[in-house]
Amino acid sequence: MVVSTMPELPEVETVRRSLATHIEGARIIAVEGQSINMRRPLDVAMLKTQLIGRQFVGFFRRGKYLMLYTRPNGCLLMHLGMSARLLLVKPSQPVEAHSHLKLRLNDDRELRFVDPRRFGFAVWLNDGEEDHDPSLSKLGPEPLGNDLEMALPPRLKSRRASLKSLLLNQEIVAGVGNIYATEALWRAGIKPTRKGANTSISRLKNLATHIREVLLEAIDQGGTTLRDYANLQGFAGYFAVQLAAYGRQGLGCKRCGSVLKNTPIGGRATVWCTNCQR
DNA sequence: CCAGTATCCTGCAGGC
DNA sequence: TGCCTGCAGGATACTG
Repeated sequence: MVVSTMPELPEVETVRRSLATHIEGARIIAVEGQSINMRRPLDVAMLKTQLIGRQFVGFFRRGKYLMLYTRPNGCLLMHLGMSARLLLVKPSQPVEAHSHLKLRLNDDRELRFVDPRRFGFAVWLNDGEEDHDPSLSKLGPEPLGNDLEMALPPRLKSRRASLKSLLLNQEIVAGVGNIYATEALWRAGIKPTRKGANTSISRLKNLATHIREVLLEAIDQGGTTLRDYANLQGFAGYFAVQLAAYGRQGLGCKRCGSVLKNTPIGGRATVWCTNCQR
């Protein structure tokens, strides 16, 4: 069984829920893998020492980070980077390429961390270390709460960078990636190159609303599935959020009909409508 | 401090 | 068919 697809906040949240459904209470009886360099080094010896014998008891998400809590107390902190998947399979199932970490569970299943590009990571945190972890400690506010309209505008208004690059900055708001930044700006009718400082507070509040809504819609739909990655895993059932901008360069704007343009910002594809995003 | 660029890595699609 | 280039949902070290 596949428990994950791909990683912006909605996809990570979908993984979190799937883990909670399928492995809560499971005990880790073996850990396999090879220590390699990932975004943070994968230390299999350390993970063996810490994880074997522990039981999964809770699953949290902060931005795009996943936290798998255990008893005795501790936490496996993971990030899926650009290309990581978590698979929950029978141990006898053939091992996929780039399966860097395998956690054997006490019920004839195995959780596999598969990441071809190695931009993700999995590290052990002792009880309480979350607060000081370099990946977690600088994250901006969570975007799903009803207070985002209060929290986000001042953090954007004080900056001279483009709103598109500001939204991708996890210190400003946690969990927004290239797809949903693109979609939220389209929904809000704001041009991605507009600078934070040059945007009115009321427009920034509106942007905050659209960020929350597009993320919640995507979570509701089980995370946007791109390309046919999930299909390859036999998961044809997912359906994507109706993307209005991302990936639609050259096609007509769903609001005004103008041809959508792609203007790379910071090397990232940025699709927008030159007519109705101002 | 801030903004913008380079970099890590593999896989895949498209052009020739 | 095969080779080459560019691009991909991210985060961060570095430069100016």
